[in-house]
Amino acid sequence: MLDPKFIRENPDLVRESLKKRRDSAPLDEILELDTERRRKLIELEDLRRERKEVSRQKRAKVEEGRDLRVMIKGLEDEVRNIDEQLAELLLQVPNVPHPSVPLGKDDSDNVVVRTSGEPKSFDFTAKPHWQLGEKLGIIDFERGVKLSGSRFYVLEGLGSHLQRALINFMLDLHTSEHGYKEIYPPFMVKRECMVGSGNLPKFADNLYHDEIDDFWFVPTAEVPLTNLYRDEIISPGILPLYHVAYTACFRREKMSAGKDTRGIKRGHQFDKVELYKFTDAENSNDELEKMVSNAEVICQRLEIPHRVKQLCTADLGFASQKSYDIEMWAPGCEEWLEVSSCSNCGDFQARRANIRHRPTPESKPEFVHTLNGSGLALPRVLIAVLENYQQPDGSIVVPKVLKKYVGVGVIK
RNA sequence: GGAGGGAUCGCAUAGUGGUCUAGUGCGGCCGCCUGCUAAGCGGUUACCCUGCGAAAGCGGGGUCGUGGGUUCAAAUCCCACUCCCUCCGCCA
Repeated sequence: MLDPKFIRENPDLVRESLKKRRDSAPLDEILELDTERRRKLIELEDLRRERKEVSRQKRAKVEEGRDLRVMIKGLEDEVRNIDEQLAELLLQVPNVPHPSVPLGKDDSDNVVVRTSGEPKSFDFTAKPHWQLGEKLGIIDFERGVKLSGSRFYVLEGLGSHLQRALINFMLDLHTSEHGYKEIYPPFMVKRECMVGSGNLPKFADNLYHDEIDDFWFVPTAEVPLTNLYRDEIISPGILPLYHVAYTACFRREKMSAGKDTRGIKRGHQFDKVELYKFTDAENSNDELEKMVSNAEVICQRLEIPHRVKQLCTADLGFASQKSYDIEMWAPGCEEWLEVSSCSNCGDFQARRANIRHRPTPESKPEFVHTLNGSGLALPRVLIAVLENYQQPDGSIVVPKVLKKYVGVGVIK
């Protein structure tokens, strides 16, 4: 959420940023409501002050007090009404892109920042992972569908083992070499958490929801991690905080019906290792660069060709002010797979989730900056491993760094 | 799921309709005193919204788990909800 004061004082800047994002948030309505709210608030506070004075005189002015009560109640209802409308509208306004974000009309304007590793050339025709996986008996698509329907699959034997190896490899690397603290959060959270991270109310369509207890299934560990410090003021000297969490992720994928239905690229349930940082305002963009390279190290150690893209204004996520995607090359399906998206949300999520910190013991609380990035998303890394390490006979060489986790050198 | 208890200023507590503008202790911060430290003494100690102001600041309103209600007046009374604790049941 943007600061209402910021919107009030910089309406043109916000209008401009909406245009860059091709977003149609109701800015004018917000400005009008904000003005009306403050007008009524002044009136209301006046009346409340009067009530204080009147009631101080105890029983002397009962009649006057009675009138005041009615007027105050009426105004309170009006202000509450405006507050609710305003909050609803404010939650629809996306973050303002950082000045360093390239202007663009859609994802074709994203900018490749760097590419690393040469796409391997095969002296045979590289197969897509769904063929490799089925033939090796490590991915069972049919039974996945039998259990849960389309966009579900079952990993078996070394397939399942390979995924677990990847998870452990990533967690170990980020905790031991990059200084992240491992977190195991709940996979189901309360509604407030979804609002805090920016997923509700706007993106309810993409979430799974338990009606009886009002639990929401996390679409990414970003949701519980953001909310770890919800409604808290972090003491001086604690920031920056680096967290890494493995979770399953659940997404309805309603928006992309019919897209990427083949293989394990886009499922309703997938595993992900997520990086998350809480920083102060000064360092968040530097921290974003570091986070991207932390995630890239996974690609490097796995020795899989990859590239980093900076997202343009139109492709930026709702809560993000600056984002990079990391893509791995998959020679079988012949496409770049998005395995990570790293974003600096600035104080946007912190404001929604009310996460502040005190830079020094004397200072006023300030909103923290939050950053999130996949490090990395499992099924797509699994695809990249299978397709990059395949051999002519359809067997898979286990990447060097994973050998100690998998126990065997070749999956056949 | 059933029965009971609870939620107050960082922590611990006091407060059962008006002098609560929330007291006290501990902790924290600032100062004094003092070879040093401790003790002692004095002061200070949250957050949100809003008005004026370039700012420092000054003023107003709100916040005693949350949301409603009763009343001239609510931490205090009433209703609902949330969370925590104890016991019973169930359970990996």
